[in-house]
Amino acid sequence: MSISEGARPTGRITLSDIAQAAGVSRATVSLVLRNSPTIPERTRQHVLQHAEALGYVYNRGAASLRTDSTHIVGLVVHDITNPYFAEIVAAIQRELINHRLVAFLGDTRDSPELQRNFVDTVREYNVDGIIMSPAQGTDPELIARLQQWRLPCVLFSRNLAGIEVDYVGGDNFAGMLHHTRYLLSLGHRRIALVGANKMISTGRERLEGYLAGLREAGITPDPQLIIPCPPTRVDAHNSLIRLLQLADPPTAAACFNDVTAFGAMLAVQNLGLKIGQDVSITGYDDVAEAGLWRPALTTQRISCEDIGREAVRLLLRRIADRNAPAERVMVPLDFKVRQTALTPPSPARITAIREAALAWEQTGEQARSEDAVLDAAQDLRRQ
Amino acid sequence: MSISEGARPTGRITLSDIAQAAGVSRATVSLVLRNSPTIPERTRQHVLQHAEALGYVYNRGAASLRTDSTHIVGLVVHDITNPYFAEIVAAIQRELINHRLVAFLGDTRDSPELQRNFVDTVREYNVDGIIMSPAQGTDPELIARLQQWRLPCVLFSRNLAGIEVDYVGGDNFAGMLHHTRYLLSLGHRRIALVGANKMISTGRERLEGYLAGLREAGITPDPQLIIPCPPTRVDAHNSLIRLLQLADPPTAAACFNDVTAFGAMLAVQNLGLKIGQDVSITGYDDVAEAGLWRPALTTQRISCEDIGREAVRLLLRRIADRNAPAERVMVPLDFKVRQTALTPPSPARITAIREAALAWEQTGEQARSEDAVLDAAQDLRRQ
DNA sequence: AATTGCCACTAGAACGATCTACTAGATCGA
DNA sequence: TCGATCTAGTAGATCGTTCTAGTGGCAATT
Repeated sequence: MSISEGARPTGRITLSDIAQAAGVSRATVSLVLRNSPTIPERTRQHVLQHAEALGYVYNRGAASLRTDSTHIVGLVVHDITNPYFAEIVAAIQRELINHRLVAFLGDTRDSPELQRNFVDTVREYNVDGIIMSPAQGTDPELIARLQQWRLPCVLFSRNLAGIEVDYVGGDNFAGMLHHTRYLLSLGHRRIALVGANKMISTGRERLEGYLAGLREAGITPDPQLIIPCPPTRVDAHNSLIRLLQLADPPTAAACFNDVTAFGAMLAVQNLGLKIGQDVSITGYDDVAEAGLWRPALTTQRISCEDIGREAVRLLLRRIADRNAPAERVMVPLDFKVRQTALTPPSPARITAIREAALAWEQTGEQARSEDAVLDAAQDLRRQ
Repeated sequence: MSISEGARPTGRITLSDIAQAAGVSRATVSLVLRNSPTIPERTRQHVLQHAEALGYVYNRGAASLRTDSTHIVGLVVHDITNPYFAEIVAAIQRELINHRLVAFLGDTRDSPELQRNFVDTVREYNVDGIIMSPAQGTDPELIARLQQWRLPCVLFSRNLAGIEVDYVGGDNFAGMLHHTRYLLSLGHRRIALVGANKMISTGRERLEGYLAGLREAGITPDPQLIIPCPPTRVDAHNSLIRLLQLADPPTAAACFNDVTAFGAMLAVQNLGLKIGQDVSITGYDDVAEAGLWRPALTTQRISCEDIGREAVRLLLRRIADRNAPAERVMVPLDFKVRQTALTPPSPARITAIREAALAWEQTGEQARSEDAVLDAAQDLRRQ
């Protein structure tokens, strides 16, 4: 009997308390709680009863100090306010919980610096692994460091060049190639790409798909039609209007993603034109809004559930075997044909469309609408 | 010198390693790393140098075993795919990081059962506190249990009746009262409430605000105009059409939130009517889309930054003093007057509007549009 | 009767920090 | 010169688990 009998400072019930109450050793209690088959049913029930009665709560922190496995993973996202990525985060978290894992959430707002800080932080918590969509401009060296630390890491959606790493995403090349072919098959010849972004893999791959599509139709890509704007509604809105002002304007715009497509659709609407009839538009991602806008957006769906499931599978595989070769998983695409991509307008109509776009700069309309766009810009600064 | 010299099993660098390298004790290293003022600068630098050279990584798990504070908080959200709540989660996470805290994310999909499981899980990780928007139908007893466990907890956005608990949210009553007064001031007399939901505090409070607004104008609320539909686009869409078919249809719809308002706007558009001129609509939350739809949605903005900042402040306060009285913080609202709420249409026009709504059931339009709505329903099943 | 194997369980050392209670030595005032 | 005070640092217990290397006892086998 020790000196300060019963005067626990923290009040926490521990294995020792259960052991004492049940009249067995601490080790036995530990084995019971971990469902060890070496413990006979009678003892098991007896110990569990006492654990329950005392209101015992398992202390994973203490356990992982010993086992060196925390069952925590860092979930790093470049922008959780992007509806597509919010869906993926939800899917990943669901899948993690199914595997009795829990996630530290880090929204990096596309800042490599915040991302690095977050990674360093979760490392101090000794996470079992990291699942991330890398911030724009991420140095592959960050991943190299993770690998050097032997910290399992899986990328999703956005890939990173120059490094062997587990990855899950859609086939961006094939997806955009498909869109381009579709627009070409409808009769379009002047097809713009809105939201080309060489800073991220999705941007590069979709651009390549677009270029390949044009080339196989014998069309030389026109640099004027390839717009490297940030993937925000406002930028896409303004970019499309500028495109329609060109001497030889596009009749279709393949947009980097749905958000960009929404911006383009708003532009067409703001010019008093008809989406689809006057200007064809395609998106990418098939976020929830896409099917609801009128007209509904023709886009490329990638299942968030698939991404979540595969990301977790890859991580668990990597945790089990750190020396396995890197795996790159392509989840299947699903082309959603809706109403924003139709056959191109007549030459006469194209002239009228261009005039509407040019008028945008001059009419009083401008002030009011720019106001609206600025208002929007404020709302969207962080998208 | 012990028997198995240098053969560390885990490979992890610990305080002992640094101590040995720097020729000081483990305790000194610990004090250095925690910036204790008792350590002179010379020693400090010397120790830090060795820590750096060895590539030391602080082990928070081990530390919190001793200190009983993990710097982890559980962040429980009823639906992270709702853009408004995604924004709030992002804001909370930012604010937590500012305070050197890290968050376990749990998306409960409005299921009290998943919520309970998640809470039980994070408890095993000995989190310092919980920040949550409770799932629909949450038993206040869950919070009572948290309090009994002395686990700090802050609710946001959604309140819980019958329990004293820290809370931060907008003044839902005042906000909806304001909307109702505004619609009344424009001349509306038949105002519907789309998305009344008695299962959540926001639903009840906004309903009360609506009723109060009508009553102070001497109008008896018409139960036919109060639609208790789930806050999804599809449900709101269908509800509004049914409302417009009434013998004495509403001229305005105050919607539970922006998502609901978008559904209502789509309905008006699908009927070939003009949003604002034919049917006035207001939303609630001011999500990013709200300013971008055409016409832009008149709504009530609640700053996500404010909610995030206050939620974290309340939690830290509660951690510091578990016996402090519960605090309820109301963040200020910001009424965004845009273009979806205008003066009511003429009686003749109202008849035409009603006819358009009635025609919805009969025309071939129905098939195509119901198809679209079903498609939407699929997209949105989990919203 | 001795050996073997198995069952049910256990003592005590880890894991990597922190914290309490100390000490050795320098400095200072009387 | 002596005790008091201060500075700089330390030994060792501790947090709540898991894990290694056992133990004692019983039944079956040789």
